[in-house]
Amino acid sequence: MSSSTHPEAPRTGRTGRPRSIEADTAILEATRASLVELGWSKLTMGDVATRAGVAKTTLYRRWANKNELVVDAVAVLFDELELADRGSLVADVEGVVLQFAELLGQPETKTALMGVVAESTCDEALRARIRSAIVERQKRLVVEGRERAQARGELPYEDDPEAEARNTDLIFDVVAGAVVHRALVSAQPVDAEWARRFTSLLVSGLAALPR
Amino acid sequence: MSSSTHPEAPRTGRTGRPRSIEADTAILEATRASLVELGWSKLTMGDVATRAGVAKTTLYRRWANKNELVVDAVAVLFDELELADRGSLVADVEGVVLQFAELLGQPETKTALMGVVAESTCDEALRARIRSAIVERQKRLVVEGRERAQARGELPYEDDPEAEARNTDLIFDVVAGAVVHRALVSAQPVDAEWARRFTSLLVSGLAALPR
DNA sequence: GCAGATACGCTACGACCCGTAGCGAAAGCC
DNA sequence: GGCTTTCGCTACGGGTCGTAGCGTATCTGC
Repeated sequence: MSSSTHPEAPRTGRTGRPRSIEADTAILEATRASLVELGWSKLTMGDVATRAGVAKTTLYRRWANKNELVVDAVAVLFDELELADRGSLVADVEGVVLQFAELLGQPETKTALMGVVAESTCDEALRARIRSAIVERQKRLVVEGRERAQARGELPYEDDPEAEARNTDLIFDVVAGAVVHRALVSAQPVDAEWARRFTSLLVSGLAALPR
Repeated sequence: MSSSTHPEAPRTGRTGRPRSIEADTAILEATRASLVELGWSKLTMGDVATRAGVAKTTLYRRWANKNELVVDAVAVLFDELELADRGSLVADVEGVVLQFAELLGQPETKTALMGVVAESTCDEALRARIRSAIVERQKRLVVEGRERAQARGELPYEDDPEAEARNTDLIFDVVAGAVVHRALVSAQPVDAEWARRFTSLLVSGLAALPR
């Protein structure tokens, strides 16, 4: 799966003038900048076009509406998350929690994430797009972390692959949900202290989970 | 703290024609209905006014903008959450998780919640309003649940009141965050099975937490 | 080269929504 | 009955949306 595919893809038959790659990147960058300054509701297509140094019509040739544009502009930010091997499950989880918190500290990320999720509640296509572009993509972190913990003997191996998938989903929702809620709804800092206590709660629960 | 106070309160000096209570309730109801049908971004003040059978100017006499109106329209929905005593900590948590999930299943709730949170990332006043109207208000559920569990001997008493408050915040973020993330971001059902597994994870972690 | 195809920037447009102002009428207090 | 405030209604300037049309620029196939 390459980085992010546009909804309004140009014809596969390659003839005529190709689309400007610089315009693509300029638009996505301008979208993030506009999100930071104006927020979700005040972001306009015209403003993005001006910032990108591009005609408004060029935007509409690539994205059908604001939601799709913003999803693409933000999805790439999540790809920088990485699960560095810190030697133990606890350290790995703390590390990714703090990384995720830092990502959510960036104004464009939090504004865009909540905005598109809000819109997705009335838009099935957008929901699917979010899932494939962000959610499913970042579950790799949970899978990787568990595999390492299993190799270290910190977590037991799971025979049933279906149960394993359910556990992956559960852990992902708990980690991502808690961090997002702490940072955006409760509006409290996700600092090292909080990460330590959250991780302690989670890992204790994981260790005690499979009976 | 009474249910929800309007930002544009009428003069305390009571003279002249009083505001119509029916208009108030009709507007809030119309706002929820409009959220269901149109979603956050397509909700317009004019549409709400029409649905409520009220002039648009009447809306602006009570609420300064869309965000404040929607917060008030939705905050009351969260007050119906209750922590029935089901006899054990596990049962209590499962119960409130399922209750919360049902609340988030209503379209107006999820749309409005995510929408106002998105806007609040660029609006400190709105953030404060959400915290006082929704977040702080629902922490009562965590406090109540823990007190019951302590009385039953399922959880230890905590001497340090500050540590207790931090734990309340942590648990609240984990529970609310996980349910919201599961329901709205992952877009998967929060059913009895998921509630059972989540609760198991949480309660195991809580039991093992204080050393 | 040259013709065909496509993308580009630009302008203009109707439609819609915003938030406010001004009006006469209605509904309470003194 | 007079004062005050709210009500519904209409109208308005300002802004955004998404589209259409034009001439120009760029790339491919012949």
